Formats: sequence, structure tokens, C-alpha cells
Amino acid sequence: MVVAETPRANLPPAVQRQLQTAQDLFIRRWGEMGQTWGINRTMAEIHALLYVVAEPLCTDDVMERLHISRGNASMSLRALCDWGIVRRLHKLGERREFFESLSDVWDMFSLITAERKRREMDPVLETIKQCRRMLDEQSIGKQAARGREVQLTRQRLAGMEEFMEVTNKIFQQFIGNARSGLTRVVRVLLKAF
Amino acid sequence: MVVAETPRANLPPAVQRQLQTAQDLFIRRWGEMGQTWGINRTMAEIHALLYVVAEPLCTDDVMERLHISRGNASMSLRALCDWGIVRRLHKLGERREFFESLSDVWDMFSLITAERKRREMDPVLETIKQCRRMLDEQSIGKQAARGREVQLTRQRLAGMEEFMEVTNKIFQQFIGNARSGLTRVVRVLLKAF
DNA sequence: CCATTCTTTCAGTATTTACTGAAAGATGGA
DNA sequence: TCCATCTTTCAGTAAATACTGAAAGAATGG
Repeated sequence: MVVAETPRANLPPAVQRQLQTAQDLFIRRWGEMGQTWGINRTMAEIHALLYVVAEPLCTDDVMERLHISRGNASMSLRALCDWGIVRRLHKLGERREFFESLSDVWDMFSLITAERKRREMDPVLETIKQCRRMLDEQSIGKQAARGREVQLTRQRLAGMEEFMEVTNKIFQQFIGNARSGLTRVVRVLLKAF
Repeated sequence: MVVAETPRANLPPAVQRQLQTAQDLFIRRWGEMGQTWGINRTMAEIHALLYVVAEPLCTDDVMERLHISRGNASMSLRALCDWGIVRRLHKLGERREFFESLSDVWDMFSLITAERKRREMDPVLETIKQCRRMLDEQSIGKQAARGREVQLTRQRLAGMEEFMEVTNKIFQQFIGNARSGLTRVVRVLLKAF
């Protein structure tokens, strides 16, 4: 099937090149940052590409632009979709799938935050509670629960639990509110301080 | 030199064991979480150990408890000290050094946040600004700057820059305020929502 | 139904990251 | 000064992680 050319005035080659250079710079930095936050470089790069280009790309576009294999592209794109920050998109009259990034950074932040809280903070909180139960009077007796070392550890666990409960509450404000929630948070904060 | 035994009533062995089990559970979970946030497992574990035990430990204590080599312990402890969440401690009459974790979770959070902002967010923000400059009228001319693709990319970069500027401001509130700042933040937020 | 086009999977491999242990370097006491 | 004790460094190695490419699996059109 023959597809009509996108009807758009093309940029002069020099500008095209400059655009790509700027995009690549952003993509590279974004990938580097991802790594230090526990997100693999390629995934971060793909996301950066889709975000900065601001147009739907297909798998081959991504492979070509980032010099990665088909398998890698496929798996990384799926993971991004699972996170919810990239969406699949079917173009009419096209057989292959396209992918686009969410456009609102605040939405992306909300999604990622919610997911990481669920995956990583909640289990830790659960463990802390479990540890505390292992050291309460019921488990080890009144006498032992008063032992110096036990007390110390229990205090520390309690401190951490409190911290995580509070940060969880803050996250709740962000999650689901996305942009409007966040800007409101910021406005409130900047006024209060 | 002979060192006097620590003058403290020891816990019954069963309690001792239970205490250690609870601590180990916490340590393990903390290490796992660290990994997913880009902090290596051992470093997170050492920190968890020092935090939860709530008493200064020497290098050999750490090595023994976590089954790691001297080199690893030395390097990881130094890194933790660099982050500022662990402190070196000289006991009088002791030749070797001891290490202790900060006790206040809020302080630790502030330190880590400030450092990660400096190391990881600031460079990205700088890059985004640079990318935008590469695509402004001065660089590529009025005509080209109006091209559709250029416009799209510029909008995306602007969106990301705004986001990072705002989150930076939020961080500023936390940093330096630590506990008091955070609890205030929370109080303000919970009231406002 | 087959042929074509596109997508996913995964065993094998490459790359990166983390860890060890031994040797060199400090520090402090005698 | 030397000796003993403790710390750091780093080359070599082990472990974890990421990536590839080919093969199998869907989906679509004819």
C-alpha cells in the first residue's frame, strides 16, 4: 500500500541538523540521569526521544535514531507503556504501531511516583511494621522489650516508619492531582515559606 | 591494650537472636530498595545496619555482620560519609575508627535530596537550557524557528524546564529545613487539601 | 487459506557494575 | 626509630545487567 507523504514544508537541512543535535543532546543527558535513578539508560533515552520529538514514532524510527536492536526497542517500549508514560497509537491505514509520550510532565511525574511508591515504598513500610511486631512485648516479653538494644532498634524503626508514612501522604497529594494538584501544592508552599 | 567489656546486661540468647533477625530483615529490604533507586545494595545495607543498630560499629563489625570484604566495607563506608549520612567517630582509647548513622531520618533525606539535586538535576536543567538556546531565533533564524518541528521540540523542552524549576523550588524548602521544614510542609499541605 | 508485514520472545553474549584480597599506606605507641 | 594495628587502594575477577539477532508468533489483506 502506498502512503501519501506527510504534507509539510520541510526544514532546511542545516536547521534539520541543528534540531537533531539539540534533541540528541537532551536524549543523552536524560539517559544518563535515568541511570543514576535506577532506570536503564536505553529506556530513558527512548522516552526522551518520544517526548522531545513530540510526534508519534514507530519501532523502526526508534531503532534507527538510537542505534538499538529490534528486541531492545520492543521490550523497552512495552515497559514504558506499562509505566503509562508512553502510549501505543494506531494510525489509520498503517499496519505498524506508533508510540507517543505523554505531553504533560506533571502527569508523567504523577504516574511514576505512584508506581514507585507502590512497587518500592509500600513493601518497605510493610517490612518495617513486621520488624516492629517481632520486637514488641507480645513477641519477646515485657522484660526483654525493655532491653537497651531492643529499645534502640525499636526507636529507629519507629522513626523510619513515621517518615515513610508522612512522605506517603505527600505523594497522595501529587498522585491523581497531577498538574493542577502540583501547581497548587507549589503555590501553597511558596506562600507559606 | 586490653579493653574493658562494655558494662551492660546482655540480652537472653533467644531475644538476641530475634533482635538480629528483625534487624537483618530490615537491612535486606533496605538494600533491595536502594538498588531500585540507583544506590548499590551493599551501601544501602551498611547504612541500614548502622541506622537500625543505633550504635557505632567498626569496620570489622560491618564486615562480619554483612559478610563483605574489607575493601568493600572501607569504600562503601567512605561513600556514606561523603554523602554525610554516616559519621566517623573516634572512641577514646580505641585505635580503630567507628561509624554511626545519623539518627534523624529527615536530616538524612535532606542531605540526600540536596546532593542528588546538585549532582543529577542541575546538569540536566543546564542541558535543557542549552538545547533551547540552540533552537532560538538567534541561533537558527526567525524563519526556521517557526518551523513546525522546531516549535514542537521547543515546547517540550520548555515544559520540562518549567517542571524542573518548580521541583527545585520545592526541594529548596526541604533542604536546610530538614525535620521542622518537612513537618511544616506536611501540615500546610494537609490543611490545604 | 497463504503470504506479507509487523511484534514479541529469549538463549546467548557483551557490557557494566560490584567485590575481593593482597599490598601499600597511615597512624600511634613504645 | 621500629613495630603493631588499622585503613585505603586497586588490579583482577565475579556477578549482575543490558542488548542482540534470529526464530516464533500475531495480525491483516488478498
